[in-house]
Amino acid sequence: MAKKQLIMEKALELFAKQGFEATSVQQITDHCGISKGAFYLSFKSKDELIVALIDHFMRQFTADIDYVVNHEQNDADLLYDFYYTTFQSFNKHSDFAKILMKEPTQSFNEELFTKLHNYNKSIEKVILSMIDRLYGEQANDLKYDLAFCIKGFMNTYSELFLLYKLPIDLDLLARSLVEKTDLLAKNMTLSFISDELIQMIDQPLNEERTLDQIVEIVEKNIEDMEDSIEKESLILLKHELLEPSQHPAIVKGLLENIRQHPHCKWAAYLLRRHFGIK
Amino acid sequence: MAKKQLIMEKALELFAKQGFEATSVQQITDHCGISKGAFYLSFKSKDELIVALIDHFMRQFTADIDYVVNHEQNDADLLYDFYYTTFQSFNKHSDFAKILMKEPTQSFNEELFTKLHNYNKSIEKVILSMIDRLYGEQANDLKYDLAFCIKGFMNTYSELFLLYKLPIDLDLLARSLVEKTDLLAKNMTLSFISDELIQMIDQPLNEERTLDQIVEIVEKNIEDMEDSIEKESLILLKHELLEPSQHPAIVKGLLENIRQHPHCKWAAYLLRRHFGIK
DNA sequence: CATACTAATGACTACACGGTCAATTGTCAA
DNA sequence: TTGACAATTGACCGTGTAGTCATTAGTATG
Repeated sequence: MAKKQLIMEKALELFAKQGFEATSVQQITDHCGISKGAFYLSFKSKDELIVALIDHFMRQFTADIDYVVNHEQNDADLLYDFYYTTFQSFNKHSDFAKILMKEPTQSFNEELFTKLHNYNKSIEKVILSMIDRLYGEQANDLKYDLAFCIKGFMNTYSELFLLYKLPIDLDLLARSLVEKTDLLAKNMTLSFISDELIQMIDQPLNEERTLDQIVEIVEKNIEDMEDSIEKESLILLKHELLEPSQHPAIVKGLLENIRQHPHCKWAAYLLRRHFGIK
Repeated sequence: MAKKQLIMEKALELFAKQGFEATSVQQITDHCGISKGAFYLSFKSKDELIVALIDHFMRQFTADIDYVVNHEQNDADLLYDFYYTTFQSFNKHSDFAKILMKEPTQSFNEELFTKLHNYNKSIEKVILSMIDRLYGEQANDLKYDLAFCIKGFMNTYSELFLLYKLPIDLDLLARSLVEKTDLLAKNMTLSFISDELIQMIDQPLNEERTLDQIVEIVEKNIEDMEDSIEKESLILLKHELLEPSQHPAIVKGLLENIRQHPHCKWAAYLLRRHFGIK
């Protein structure tokens, strides 16, 4: 298992520097100090590696901003926290963010394209729920436009420190984007993106998580973990999934236990949604 | 010469569908109904083909929007015409636009990266001149932010019809973006992107700084500063420039000391690059 | 120490790519 | 019809790739 981590870390560095296609398995294994055969003990193919990387980081990122949006009590700070967390995350995982920016979104296989599309949708969902909470009906017709603008800000401003390694004042960046977003939300009148348009985009790619899928993911997580409070919490949560019996407060506590564990963020996110707990 | 046109057209289709790396010369020539040898009569290499494509379309696009911005007499229509022309062009040359969106900006060679950067700069220049004409001093500090927002709108909204082939009401799109842009221009107060930041982006691509130049800049910085930890750090870093002797960890620490100092950002940036420290 | 088992290796295969060039075909003036 | 020249071909080359597997090294057990 540790081998898998090592490969993912080292491969990430190379992918960010040279791109996915341009990096050979040989280079990766050299960089890890292992043999080529060992690589194929951890991953069935090079494609499986890139999928694992994308899952790992996108889950973490989605879970992070979802948590922020659901746990910030003060409406006045919500947007700021969202932007701050987002860019902090981009900054921390800049190697991965670079890959996402640079790689030809669709020249991978179809499966990966849908996967990325779905993560994109999850993020959009978080953004939309934030918009709804802050501006409610006031911006109902305009919510998709607003979400698109927010995504546009995220994309364009992140280039600044991903392509060029510039020193960034995260606080100022977040504040300036809050202002922009707030201005648009409160004064826009013309909506371009309608419900219909969104439906046309989503149509072919609907996919809901079933209980079984969540259980499966949680179980996989449990296997990979060392004995700890977090592992115990996950096991208890798994039982709760199959046979709900505990008080919501207990469930919430268990979720809080695993929230910060890097490998549990995605599971925590799915569980939070499943149990309907903020 | 007609052969060259044919190859460019057919190759464009394949690149848009599969990406540049994933398309072989054999596939291109098959698609053209010519032999592989014939390809190399028109282009010295596959790289030369992609360069030709990028030049062809970027020149056209840059020239198009430049013309619109310079020839629209009526200020009231300027923004609208800009957006309308832009998206019309994206739509007309959607195959090429797709390539631009999808291709790993830097996994080509360095030459191509600079080339794209320069086209990007040309477009930014057009946008900035438009902002200047419409909002003049009113938005002077905010012009770069405004330009970034406009580029963000262009990127994000164009995805709608590049990735998903949706029918687009160009007129509504342009009008809605004009409203957004105008709102931001007239009400923003917080600027994130300063002249200094823009300089940092442009500098390293023009030419690599020599050691002497860096020393000179650092020395100027030291002179201008009052006695402080930051000044001491800078002095130590200057010695390190001339006679490398310290451990990387120490260098990194010194850089961290001056990172937040407003007048040191540029020097810190150059030093980070010089010492190869993230 | 011997045995059984797992983890790790790297030479190897099969293949696809960009690019070359001797050989072939097409063209047209004499 | 001939011959000189230009245009075009596609088999071929060197290189580098993803992925395999017989072999070896390492480790735990009786």
